Amino acid sequence: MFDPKWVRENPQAFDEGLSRRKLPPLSKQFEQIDALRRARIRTLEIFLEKKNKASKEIGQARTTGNHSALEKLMSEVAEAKESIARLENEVKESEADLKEFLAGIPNIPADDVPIRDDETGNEEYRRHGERPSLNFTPKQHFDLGEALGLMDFEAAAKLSGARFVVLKGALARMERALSQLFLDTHTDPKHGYTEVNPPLIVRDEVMIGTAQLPKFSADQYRVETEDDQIRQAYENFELDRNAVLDFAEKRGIEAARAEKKEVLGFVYRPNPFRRWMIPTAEVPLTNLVREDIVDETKLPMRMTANTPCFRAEAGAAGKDTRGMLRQHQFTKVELVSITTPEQSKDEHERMLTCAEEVLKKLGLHYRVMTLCTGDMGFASQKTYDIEVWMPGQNTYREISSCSNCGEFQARRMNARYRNKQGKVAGHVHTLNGSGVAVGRALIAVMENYQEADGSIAVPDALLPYMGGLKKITKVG
RNA sequence: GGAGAGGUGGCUGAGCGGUUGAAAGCACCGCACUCGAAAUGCGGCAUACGGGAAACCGUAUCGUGGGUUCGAAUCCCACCCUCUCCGCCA
Repeated sequence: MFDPKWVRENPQAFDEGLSRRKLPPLSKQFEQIDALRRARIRTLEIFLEKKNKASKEIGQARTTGNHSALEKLMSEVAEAKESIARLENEVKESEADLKEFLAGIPNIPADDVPIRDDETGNEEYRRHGERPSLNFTPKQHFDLGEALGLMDFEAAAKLSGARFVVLKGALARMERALSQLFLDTHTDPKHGYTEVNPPLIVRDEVMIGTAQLPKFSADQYRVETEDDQIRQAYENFELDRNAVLDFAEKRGIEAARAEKKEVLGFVYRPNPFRRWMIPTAEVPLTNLVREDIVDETKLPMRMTANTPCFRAEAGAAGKDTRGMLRQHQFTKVELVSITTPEQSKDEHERMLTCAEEVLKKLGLHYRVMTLCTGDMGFASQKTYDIEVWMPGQNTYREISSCSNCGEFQARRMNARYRNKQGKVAGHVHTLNGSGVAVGRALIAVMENYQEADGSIAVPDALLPYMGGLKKITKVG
């Protein structure tokens, strides 16, 4: 979310930043919305001042018993109040317009982000290790897993539909082992992240804070109790009927009918009852500082969590349908840092090396990509992806994504910090990164450590967590 | 789910329908005293928005949203949240 003041004062920088995202210039539109808003505020405040003054004088006239003045003042207030009611609505409308406008605009890329159209424009930043040389044709993880009898997509479909998986036995254990290894690595003083076990179900505002909402509601799972639904239906009925009537009055019944869909709330609208399943632990971890003023001495704050993540994967129809690469539910160890504006750049590099560390421990070959402007996420100003080598697929696959969001999310959350002088010094910077995706790490291990007979060797780093098991072989 | 209590500034905590943006204390900052420090004394110290080159002025904010009133932190209603007890529950 942008600072309106900044946009007002730097329209050209704003447009230039948007153009790097392949977006049209929006400063003109901003200027319009903002100017109207400010004009409305000004007129409203003139009337408010009038009312306040008169009210105060009424108090004085009462005590002095000046009845003629009293009556004049009363009528003055009554007059002002008429305008105030109308102007208040206008200001509210303008403020909502501005907020909606700004909430839909993505973060501006950092200066050193390559300006390209799509993922083919990403640039390699560095790489580690080499592709393993196998003297047989490597299989994909789902072939391996199904042959081992430890990965069951049919059972998962029976339970939950497509894009779910059931892991069993040594593979289930290996997933847990990976989580443990990652958490142990990041909570070690060397990395210094504090382990957190956050809620997996969160409110609207929290999803807005990290920018999953309002724009990406279709990618999220929402949860409601029956009670919630009843209350919501009731509220919607009241709200929407009024909204439709209001709309019809202003622009005619025909227009109201045509735009009924929007008016009736099929578009996103904040709702106090509804909750969302987290698509990543970034959401609860980052929002831990929402509406807070953090002491600078506590920064950087580093947090890690191992959680299931839930994604509707809307718009990914037909993409990566085989195997457990793209699931509605997966496990991920997440890293989140809260920093001062000065610290965030270094912290971003540091976070990346923390994520890389676990892949090094697993002996996996990977490359780090700097995402170009066309491939970056909505809230990010700079993102590194780590892509791990998958022999079975004969390609690199994203296993981690580390983003510096600057103050973009902090503004939405109103997360600020207090400097050493005790003054509120501004918004914090927020960073998040996978450290790393556990489900994908599992399939990377499977494909990289597979043997000719379809068994899978356990990487050294996982041995302590596997209860003595050195190799995963077919059951039964 | 039932019964009750409560949500006030960075924190603690007062608050009568009318100079209350809000007492007091703590914390913090400045000054004085001191060789220095502590202690003490004096002064300062909320945020956002709007206007202004600035000094400064205006407006809003006492959980949120409505309402009553000329005027609401104070009265009324709804909701959210926290706490205590009971019930249910992994």
